[in-house]
Amino acid sequence: MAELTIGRRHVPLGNPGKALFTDPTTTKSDLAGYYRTVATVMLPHLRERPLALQRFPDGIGSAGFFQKRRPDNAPDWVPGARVPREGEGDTVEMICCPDEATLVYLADQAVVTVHPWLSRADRPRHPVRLVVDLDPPGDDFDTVRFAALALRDLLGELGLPAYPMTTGSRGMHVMVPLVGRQDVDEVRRFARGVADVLAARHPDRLTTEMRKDRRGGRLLLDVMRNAYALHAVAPYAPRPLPGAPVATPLDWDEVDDADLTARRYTVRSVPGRIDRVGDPWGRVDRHARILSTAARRLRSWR
DNA sequence: GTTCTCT
DNA sequence: AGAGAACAACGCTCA
DNA sequence: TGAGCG
Repeated sequence: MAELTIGRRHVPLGNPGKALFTDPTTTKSDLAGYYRTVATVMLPHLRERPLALQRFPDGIGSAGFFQKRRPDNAPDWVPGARVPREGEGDTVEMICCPDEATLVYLADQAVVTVHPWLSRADRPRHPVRLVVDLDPPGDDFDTVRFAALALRDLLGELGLPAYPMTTGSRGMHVMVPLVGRQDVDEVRRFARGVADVLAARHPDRLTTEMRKDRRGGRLLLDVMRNAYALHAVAPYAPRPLPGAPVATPLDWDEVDDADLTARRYTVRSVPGRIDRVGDPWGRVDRHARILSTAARRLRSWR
């Protein structure tokens, strides 16, 4: 049992040499080291937001699982946040991750991917992120880049900034930072409207049809995660795939590069990338928007 | 990864 | 004491 | 109500 000292916390790390990923082998200790290295750029995207944790205690070759509730056996310094369940009455306590020590605790729990809510725990019905997931059929990343650029342009017509990220699996996310004025139902309605307009502009390549057997080889513009208590993969989160690919925030000029892929950046390469270019999403919250003007403009088009 | 049950 | 099993999510849409 | 989906 290894133990890492982070500030005044002593965080245990069991089975530090256990391989969690293949190609190349990446151990629990490697994962903890990765989290420590990226903490500075990753934590601002997690702070205050309830987390769904995707855990793989036996490595990514075995079935993992989602964990949403804060377990009673978590160290008392790992913060929880009590949020209402959708529907009525009861609440659930979820984990929040405000600091590096908690990030290493998550590594010890074999958390490969963290999925933050799109809202903060103190205002759970008012998202501070709008996310469109670009989910291609197969591995057609040219269509992903096309959709991302087309979506950026459409959001620009609506007066909204947009930020791109590889997901580390097959597609990309395009994110709009929000101040939290609109509630979750308004945000979802707006996101659906934007996706419908974009799909209508490019009906041969894009669709909003959720069912796989009706997509007809088109890329899915998925806005379903803009709902209460749903979440999106965090910036800089590794994904449970060979090579330990990472969801990586980008600058828009990188989306023009025909060599870009969803799995371009990994646990091995992201620290060097951050040294070179910093965090392309480092200032997103300063550009948070209210949706009212954009929503009015969108309605006027339809 | 942790907890519980069965030998 | 050790092996093995159980357990660890959820909201929305369409049929 | 449940299967499908992410």
